[in-house]
Amino acid sequence: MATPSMEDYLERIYKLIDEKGYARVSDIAEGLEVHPSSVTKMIQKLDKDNYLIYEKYRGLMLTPKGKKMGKRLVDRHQLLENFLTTIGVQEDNIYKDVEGIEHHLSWDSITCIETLLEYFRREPSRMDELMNVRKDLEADN
Amino acid sequence: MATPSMEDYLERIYKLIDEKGYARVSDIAEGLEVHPSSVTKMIQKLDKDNYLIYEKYRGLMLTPKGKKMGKRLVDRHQLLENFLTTIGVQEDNIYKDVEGIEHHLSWDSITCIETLLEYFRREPSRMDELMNVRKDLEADN
DNA sequence: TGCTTGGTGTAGCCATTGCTTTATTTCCCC
DNA sequence: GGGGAAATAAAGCAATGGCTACACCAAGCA
Ligand SMILES: [Mn+2]
Ligand SMILES: [Mn+2]
Ligand SMILES: [Mn+2]
Ligand SMILES: [Mn+2]
Repeated sequence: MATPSMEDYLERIYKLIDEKGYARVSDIAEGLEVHPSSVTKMIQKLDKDNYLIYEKYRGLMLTPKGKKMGKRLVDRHQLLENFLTTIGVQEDNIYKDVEGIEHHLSWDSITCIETLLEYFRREPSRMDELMNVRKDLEADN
Repeated sequence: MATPSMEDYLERIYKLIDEKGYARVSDIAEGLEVHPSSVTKMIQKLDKDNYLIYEKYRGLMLTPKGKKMGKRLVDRHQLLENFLTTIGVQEDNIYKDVEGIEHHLSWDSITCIETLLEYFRREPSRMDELMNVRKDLEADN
């Protein structure tokens, strides 16, 4: 089982490869705001756990296992950002909150949140009603 | 700022005092499923940070700061359990998920989730509609 | 062809938070 | 009041995941 930190790295690596075709240590470090030496250490662990194949100074390649997990993680992150946006969380809180909670939700919960989003997508007026509730509660206090 | 672990302890301590009038090391340990020695260590840290006053072998008392924080943490936990229940997460996943995510949500997000719950509470038929969406999606796959 | 240099890797340190082991204190029952 | 079980405390160890300092590699320029 992957730790939260391992998930963050895998997610970032998958995204880099998806967007630029490769993932360098320095890009990973920048994205995660850690030092390059921390990246090297984690890459070695991900190699040991067969998420990727690592050749020092040569770069890395995701294994099938790593690709599959990476995609899942990226999708999960995106879903949670959409969720917080939908219920009205301020833009500047969203990324940090998602970075934290994404590692702690069962796939059952993820599915239920997906359903909830679909619920609002199908009938956008429902979001207006949600905003009305919000205004009511704000008026109360 | 309190770490996730510190929050878990404070939450448990507040709840024990609320329910039984006092919080013993062994009760805290049982609730959090950690060893009593871990509890002692954490209590000493919480004392150092002025969340409580600790006298060894004599017990502990929450400071005003500790009480205020404790109540907030307990309420937050309850809110998140209600949220997951409402959107249809299985009972046996809820506690673990909440234990994980509760430490990683801004108060902005908490407020928005509160609003969402109020939205469903005001018009319970909305939950039925949510369940219909769920059935649709399940039928799809 | 070498030398420079930016990127990468290694080693060793630290903080956090749990554990086990061992010592001490308290409290209840005789 | 004393003995012993339960509770509590302290000390030392381990895993994780950061950091700094320093060493190493290799692509590209002189
Ligand atoms: Mn994350
Ligand atoms: Mn993420
Ligand atoms: Mn928790
Ligand atoms: Mn909790």
